[in-house]
Amino acid sequence: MSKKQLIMDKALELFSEQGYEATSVQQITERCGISKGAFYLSFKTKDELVVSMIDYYLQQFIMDIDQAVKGPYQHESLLVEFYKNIFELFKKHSISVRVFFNEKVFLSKQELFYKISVYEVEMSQAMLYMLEQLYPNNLQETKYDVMYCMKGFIKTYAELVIFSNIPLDLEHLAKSLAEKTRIIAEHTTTPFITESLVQIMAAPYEQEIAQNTLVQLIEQSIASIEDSIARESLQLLKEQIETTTYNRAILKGLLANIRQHPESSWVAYVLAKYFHV
Amino acid sequence: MSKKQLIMDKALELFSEQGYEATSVQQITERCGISKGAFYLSFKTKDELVVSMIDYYLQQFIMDIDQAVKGPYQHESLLVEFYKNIFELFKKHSISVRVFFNEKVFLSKQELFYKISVYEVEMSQAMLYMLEQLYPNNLQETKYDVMYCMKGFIKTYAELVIFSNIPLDLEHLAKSLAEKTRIIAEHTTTPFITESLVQIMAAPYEQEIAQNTLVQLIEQSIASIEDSIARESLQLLKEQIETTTYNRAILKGLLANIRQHPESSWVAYVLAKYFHV
DNA sequence: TTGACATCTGACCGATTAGTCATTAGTATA
DNA sequence: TATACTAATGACTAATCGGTCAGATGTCAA
Repeated sequence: MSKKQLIMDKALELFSEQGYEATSVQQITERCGISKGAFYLSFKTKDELVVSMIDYYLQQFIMDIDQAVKGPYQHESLLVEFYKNIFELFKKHSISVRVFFNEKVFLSKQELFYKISVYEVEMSQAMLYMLEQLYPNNLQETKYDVMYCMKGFIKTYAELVIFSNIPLDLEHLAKSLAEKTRIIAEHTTTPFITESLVQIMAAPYEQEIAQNTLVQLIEQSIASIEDSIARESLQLLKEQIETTTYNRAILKGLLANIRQHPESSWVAYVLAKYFHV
Repeated sequence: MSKKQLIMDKALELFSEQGYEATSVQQITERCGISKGAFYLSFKTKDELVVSMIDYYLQQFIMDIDQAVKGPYQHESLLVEFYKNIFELFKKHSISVRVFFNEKVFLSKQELFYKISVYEVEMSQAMLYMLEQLYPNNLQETKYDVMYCMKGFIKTYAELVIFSNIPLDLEHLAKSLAEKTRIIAEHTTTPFITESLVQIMAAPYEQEIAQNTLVQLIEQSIASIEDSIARESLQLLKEQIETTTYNRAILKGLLANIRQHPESSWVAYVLAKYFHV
């Protein structure tokens, strides 16, 4: 295991036990069995450690969720498969979820905030897509409410998976929640979350965050990457965000250039979503 | 407004903005317009401030919830009234909820952890009680699942109330969630949360926490209270926890002795629950 | 064995923290 | 006005923080 990896793992442990602010670099190095100096050979600052951790752990989690969400589900067992995958991933990533989704400091970090918003949008879209597949005609009025209920189910039951040590039958859990979702979808008559409410809530997201943060994300990536072709690709993609110039084929090529570098694979992932390619 | 009150209010503001660890005593005193020394006239340590804040803000919130939960609801509109009251309280106490329920540092504080567990048990019991009233016969198998769904609804929709600035029609929200609860209760056939699962999860709570923490809670109260009768009452109640000696009448009297003092009213509240008087 | 190089160490730095205390300001009484 | 007392101040301390760097240690080819 690389030194960076060791530090991140032990830091994750400590953050999970005490929180970020309460954990000193000293404590991290002690648990790793290395000196303070060695820490600063791997990471320039404590902040860089956090950003790397977000990139490493949360990116993994979100990409996993992304896969699970898109999975080629059988029509009738759509919801069961979805819930089962989601909870298995919550279990697999339980420590990082516990650390990153609970602490204020992390939520004020741009990188994390952006990733969480990506994750939220992703999940919401997947749920809406599934609901539209299952109930193509009669769910226009209530689909957002059903989606919120699904989020509620996941939140509450995920706590069991993440925080308790009791071994749980996730297959059974998934079936149970799929039934509940179906029941809600079929019987709800008085929805609360309307189309317009969703738009009001989503408004500040899409535009403001995406534009600003994407550019900053790219700039950071440019600063950290060595490969000159990847750097140039990032530069061109940055310009693309401000003024549309290239067609989809060129964009796709540029993204391919940067996707292979671990330092910019996340940027590629996000930009692919942004440009819809 | 007393100086203590001023400090607690401004500290709550700052904690809500930056988090606990990131907020220094200096910052608090600056926002209050007082000197650092003046702070330490009101609170011995920064930690004592936090404990006082938990006592003050969270106690208020939980006692409010307690009232709302017990409220004399009309039979048919039981759930609607319940949801409406809950969300109104979440809105009223939104800042303190945001501060205390989100940060790791607070959750590792005994006082807070105990209060949260009291709040959880309280809520669960109220929900189960309501469900048993509404469906006296046919909900034995699924009542815990329905309760978990209610928790999920509250968690998800409470986020809207607490974190968004959009004005919401809480009456409408309550009706919508009451309908969803009714639907789930009437149609669920495959529950996940069983009686035995609940018992396993509740096990470490009741005994371990209650015993230990209650004694510590009482000891703290004894140390902070002046009135000699109240002190003696607390001492007797402490002994009662370890070995049962007195009957309900005596216990009730002892609790009455300490209930009137603001420093020990919370202890009285908790002990009354513990002794079932 | 030597020398060149990368890796690692821990004493050290300035900044900031929670907490203290001699001093001062304000106020009520005589 | 003089006295006594409380309330408030802010310079101060010791400890800890994130971060640095001169020098020790380990490694490997010549």
